[in-house]
Amino acid sequence: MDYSPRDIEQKWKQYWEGKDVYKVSNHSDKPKYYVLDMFPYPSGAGLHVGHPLGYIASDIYSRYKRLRGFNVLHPMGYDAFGLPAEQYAIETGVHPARSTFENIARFRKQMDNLGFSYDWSREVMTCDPAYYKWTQWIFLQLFQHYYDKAAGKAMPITSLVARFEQEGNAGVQAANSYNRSFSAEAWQQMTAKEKDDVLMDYRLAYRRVTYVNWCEALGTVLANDEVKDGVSERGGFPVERKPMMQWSLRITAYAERLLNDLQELEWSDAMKAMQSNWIGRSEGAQMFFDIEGSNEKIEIYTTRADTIFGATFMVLAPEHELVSRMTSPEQQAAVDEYLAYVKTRSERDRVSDVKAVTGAFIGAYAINPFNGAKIPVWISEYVLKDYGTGAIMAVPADDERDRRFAEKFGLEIIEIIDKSMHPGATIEDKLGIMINSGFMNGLEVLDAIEAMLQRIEEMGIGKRQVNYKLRDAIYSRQRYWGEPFPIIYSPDSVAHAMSPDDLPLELPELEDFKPASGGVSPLGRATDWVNLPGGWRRETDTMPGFAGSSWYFLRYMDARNDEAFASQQALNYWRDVDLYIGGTEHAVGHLMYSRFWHKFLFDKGLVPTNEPFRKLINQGMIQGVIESIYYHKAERRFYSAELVKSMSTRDGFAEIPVHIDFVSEYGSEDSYLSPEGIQQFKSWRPEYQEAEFATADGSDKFYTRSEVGKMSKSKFNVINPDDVVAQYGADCFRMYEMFLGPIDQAKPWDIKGISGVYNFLRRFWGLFFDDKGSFRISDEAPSKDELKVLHQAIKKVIEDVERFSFNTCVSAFMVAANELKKLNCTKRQVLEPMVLLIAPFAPFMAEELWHNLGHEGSIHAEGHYPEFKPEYLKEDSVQYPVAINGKTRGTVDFPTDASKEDLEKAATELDVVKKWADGKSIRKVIVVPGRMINIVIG
RNA sequence: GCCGAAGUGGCGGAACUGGUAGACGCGCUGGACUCAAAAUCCAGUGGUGGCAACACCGUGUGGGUUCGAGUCCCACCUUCGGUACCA
Repeated sequence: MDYSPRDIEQKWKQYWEGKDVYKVSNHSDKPKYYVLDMFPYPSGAGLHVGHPLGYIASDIYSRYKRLRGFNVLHPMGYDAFGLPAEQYAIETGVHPARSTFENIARFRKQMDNLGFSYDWSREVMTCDPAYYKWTQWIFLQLFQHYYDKAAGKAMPITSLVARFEQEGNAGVQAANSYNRSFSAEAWQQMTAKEKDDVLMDYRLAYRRVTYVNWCEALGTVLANDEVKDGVSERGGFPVERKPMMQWSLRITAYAERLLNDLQELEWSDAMKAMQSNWIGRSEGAQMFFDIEGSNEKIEIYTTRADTIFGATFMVLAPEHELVSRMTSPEQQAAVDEYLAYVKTRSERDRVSDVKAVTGAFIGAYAINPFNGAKIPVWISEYVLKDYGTGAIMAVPADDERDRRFAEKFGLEIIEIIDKSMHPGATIEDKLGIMINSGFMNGLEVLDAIEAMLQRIEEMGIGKRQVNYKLRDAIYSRQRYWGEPFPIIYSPDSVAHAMSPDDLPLELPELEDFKPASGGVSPLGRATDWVNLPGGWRRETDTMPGFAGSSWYFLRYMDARNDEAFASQQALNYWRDVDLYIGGTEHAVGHLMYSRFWHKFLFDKGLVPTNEPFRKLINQGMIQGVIESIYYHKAERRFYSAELVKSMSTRDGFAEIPVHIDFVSEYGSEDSYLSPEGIQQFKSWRPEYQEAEFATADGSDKFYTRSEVGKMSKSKFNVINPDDVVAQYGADCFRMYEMFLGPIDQAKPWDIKGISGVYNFLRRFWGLFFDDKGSFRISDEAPSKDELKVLHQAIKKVIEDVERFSFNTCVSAFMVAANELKKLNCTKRQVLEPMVLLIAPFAPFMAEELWHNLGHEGSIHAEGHYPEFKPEYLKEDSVQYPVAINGKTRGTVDFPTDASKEDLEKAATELDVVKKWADGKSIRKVIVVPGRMINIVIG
């Protein structure tokens, strides 16, 4: 019988579904293992060949663990709220729910094609009210808690109120954004609104003013990547930074724990480094500078208190609240002009553009508390409002950016550290001797920092402080397609939590998804929904994408529970995710938020572990090749790529993307449009019907430009796995994606090599059939050679699966199949273990062969993974490479048990050695038993 | 700019702890089968020189450590991911 994946895969897909082979119970005597894939966003383009890379790896690992006796939870669902569906709705009027469900249906069908072992009875989607009921519920918990630093965990806001009533806020150590102190009496005299304002600054979910990218023309807030060079990517309208009252989550309260607990996780060092740098813990000093002729003080944070004698100016963030109050009348015009400029700059422009130095003097002076010097106060875009205190003391002698600023604006530079003993040292190295620094003169930098910190605290002008780069996460979106906040406002604008019994608060129906006027979310249009009796009204913002994805892994444990986000029984059985596979693009977003939510729930005693993802494996992206052609607008003519290459300028040319289906030799350097390809392009883009196509010497080949990049609908380069599966089968597709290379490495998609994997599968299949195509298997005892091939394969595959090196597993299977073919092996004792060994990789073929071998149930439910027996690999001799001066010159066999001394002696006698040693002396013999021999000659 | 990663034949990649660089596969070349082609099978395949044995060169670039470096250290170049409202 020929290998026919189409028939086999159809048959077993139905069988698995009919028998619930992959359904997992929350009650089992087996050890648990939880394998999680990252939550996909069901985009309109469907699944492309890049998505399944991680899914295939996790599926192989899940099946492997199951065959090794674990109860494996391996679920899948959808991060179904998001911008693209809403944008599509605005453009077409199709309700986001409808397009989302259609996309999900397509994703599901595509995934089913690939033979994944998901327990679909646990499927979740974040836009389902039954799911977001619990997202809202967790949000309310965050709203009703504050972080108590003394207790080291989240506590109910009610206990905070009790303390305020007793003692005011002076003794309360809590993460907060409130900077005044009050007594118990003062608290009691506050109005409800005033009390609420205070509490808001303590809550873990709270409201504050933050800056957003506001596009007046589109009437909406834009994401950073929707903004290019100060204008909206769509339409090219001006975008400005605009302050807006928004919900935030106080993730900074957990900064220390998020940092420290990284240690216990089995994540790559790179991933831990990214998170740790993102949290950005630093130790330094909070200090206050007096302002000349004013009662105001400027609060700064510095890690280099020792450099204060070199502080020759101050820089405030342009948004700093003191700017409007301190600007002198003479400087007002210059400041206003500068503020107008900063408004047009994105945050990323502001910090990454280090070459252009901009700023404005506000006409005020601060006083250096140590030498009484008058130092001018400036504003500049390189100081951010949300980092530190939004103000710095500038030390141009020792900071690159401050120095450039001083040079540009002619400000004083005072050298304060003598680094002559340390050539090449930077400020980061904290090396050198203090000079021009009063009482610190002569001290080493590290000692000076300590001396200064003590002095600051003695003088009462500041204190030691730990600071984090991590910022609180903005949690409001002015969008329709997200979770509504379960918050209602009383007529005096106090935010109240809805009763948990009234959850879920469902999204209202809307016809038009465009934003309402004045930066109000589209929900503002649903007046019946927003306005409540007695002048109360609902929050109209919705939650961001990371809301639903910050806890979904918990829902899978008990996905249909209506009483809780998951039962305690389920949570205590599954505990945490043992293996999480996903891309590094989530390093500081999703993976940080999830850890934060999980820790909060842990504080509440609602989950049994303090970290959600024990082990993390990063998956690289499969990239596409973006094909485009050069169009000269004025000439209305396309130019072949090699013509453009030889031109001195590309001015006047636009790059028009081409659908990859039209391109010949797609992805190669010589990709081109044939005359037919040009015809296809013209009928696809009729606006270019009349355009000419210029090629060199009238050649038939119109060359295109190829560049590696993301696979995306908008680049017309999406490759659909369905087509590949239809041609080669899912088993082949799975093994080919694994065979492409290491799981964590990015690589461009290329179909060329797939025939090699297909041939391998046919060869493997062929081991079980005779010349006439009938199934044949022998119960004879296998030979020593056959057993050796088998156990070499078992050893390699188990070792490599355990270290997530799936590409080398596929090679190992190929090697084994080639060898067994050569040996003409037909023995059950060899081939049956081979079927089990390959079952996680090629589940369909393994199932078919398993049944041919006479078994009744599914191999994936009843099989046991083969065990490696080292005795089959024992060798009598080892082949040693013999190197002369480190270069391999020959090989020689020695008995396995030869001692180091024997080897050293024998080595010098070898012919190769004699040949190379001719006329020279042997200086040294290096022998690593079992490894190699090196002879040093000189 | 900052943080993180990667760079090995014509191509995807292997080499796990510093120990025979190029496993496995694609492609290519030659051969078998065939009237012919496809498919399949066999052999070869890093570069240069040589009939050959063999020699020299070779893991992004430049330096270093070592008996020995793709692997460790320093500097640099290129590409990719993230950079707080894409998910």
